Amino acid sequence: MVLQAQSRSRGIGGRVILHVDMDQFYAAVEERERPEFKEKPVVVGADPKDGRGRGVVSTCNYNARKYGVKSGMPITRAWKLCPDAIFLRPNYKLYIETSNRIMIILRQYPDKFEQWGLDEAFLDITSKVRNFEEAEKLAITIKREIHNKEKLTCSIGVGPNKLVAKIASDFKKPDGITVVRQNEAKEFLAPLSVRKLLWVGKKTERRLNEMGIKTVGDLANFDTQILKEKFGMMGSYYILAAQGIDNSEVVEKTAVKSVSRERTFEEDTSDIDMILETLNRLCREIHEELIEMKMLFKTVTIKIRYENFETHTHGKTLSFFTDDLQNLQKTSKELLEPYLVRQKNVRLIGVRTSNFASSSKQKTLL
DNA sequence: TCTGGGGTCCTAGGACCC
DNA sequence: TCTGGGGTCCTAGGACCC
Repeated sequence: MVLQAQSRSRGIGGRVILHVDMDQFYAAVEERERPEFKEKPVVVGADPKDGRGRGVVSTCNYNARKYGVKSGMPITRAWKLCPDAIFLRPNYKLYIETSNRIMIILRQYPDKFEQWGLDEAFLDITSKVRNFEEAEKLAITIKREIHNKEKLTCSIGVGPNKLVAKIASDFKKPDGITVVRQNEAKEFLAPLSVRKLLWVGKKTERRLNEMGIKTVGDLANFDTQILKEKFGMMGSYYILAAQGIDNSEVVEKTAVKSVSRERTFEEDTSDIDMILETLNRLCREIHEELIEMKMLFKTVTIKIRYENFETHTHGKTLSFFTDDLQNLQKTSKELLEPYLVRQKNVRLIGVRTSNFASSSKQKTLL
C-alpha cells in the first residue's frame, strides 16, 4: 500500500497536494434531499430497532454529534444517546451518483488524482500552482464549485504530501481550509495524537501509548531502531510521518482485486438451512457483479463469525479461472461446512472471490 | 459500547521447484 | 545420511481505510 510507492523522492521545489473531504457526506446528502432534516439530529446507519438493532452508525450530522453520537458507534448506543434522532438506512445509490458527479468536478484540477472512498480525494496540483497561496485560492475555487453544483460543503487540506494534506483537511471541519507548508509540517503535527496519522488505528495507538508515545511529537523523538524492530516496515513509515515526511504518490486506483459479500444475521443462529441459503444468496450477488465486470476468479474464501466474535477465514484456490455460479456455491459450501458445528451459534457469514483474470482472456489462461 | 460491510495490504509459515 | 538458498504461490489472520 503506502510503502510501495514510498521510495521515490521528489526533486527541489516539492509537491503541493490537496486532500478534499466531504463534510458528513451521507448525512449531508440526506439533508440536501430533505431540508427539514437539517434542524434535527440525523443518523445514517443500521436500523436501531428500538434498541435491539445490530450494526453501527455510518455517518451522522452535527446535531446528532451534540448528543455524543459518532460514526462507527453501535447503533444501539446511538439510539440510547439520542432516541429522537432521525435514523436512516444508507441510500448508497444516491451517494454513489452524487460522489461520481463530485469526482468529475475534482478531476478537472490536478495533474494526478486519487479517489479515496466515496467522499474523499487527493489532488496533486504541483504543476498547476506556483506556491501555497495559489493553492489556497484553488481550494476556494473547488469548494465554491462543489457548493454551487451540489449544495454540499467540504473541507480541504493543503500540504506538501498526502499525509499532511489529509490531517490538515480534518483540522477545520466543516467547510474549512487548512494550509500547512513543508517547513511547518513537523510543528503542525507534533501536538496531535498519534491516532491522527495514517495507518495508526486503534491497536497501533494502544501499542504506542504503552511505549509512552501519545503525540506525534513523542513519536518524532523516539528511538527509531526500537520502532523499526517493533513495527517492521510500518515502523519506518511512522518515523518519517512523525517528521511530516511522506513520499507516497497520488495514484489513480487500479482494478479491484477482490469482490465479497457478508451478512450479519439479525440473531445468532444455528439454523443450517438458513445459513446455507444465505451463503447461496451471497454467491449469487457476487456472481452478478463478476459477470458485469467481466471477471473470472480463481480463489474463493469464506468467512464465519461465531456469537463470541471468534472469526475464521478459509480459502481455496482452484486450478482454473471461472465465473460459474454453481462452482462458486459448491466451493463455498465445502469450505464453510467444517465450521458449522452444533455448539456454536453463527453471527456472520461471508464469501470473497479474488485472484482475478479478465474473462476476455479466458481461453488463454489456466 | 457489544461490536456493519466492502475493500487493501502486510506478515508469517509452509509447499514446492530449481 | 539429516541438510542451502532463492523464488513463487498459497493460506490464515490481522490491521487499517471509508
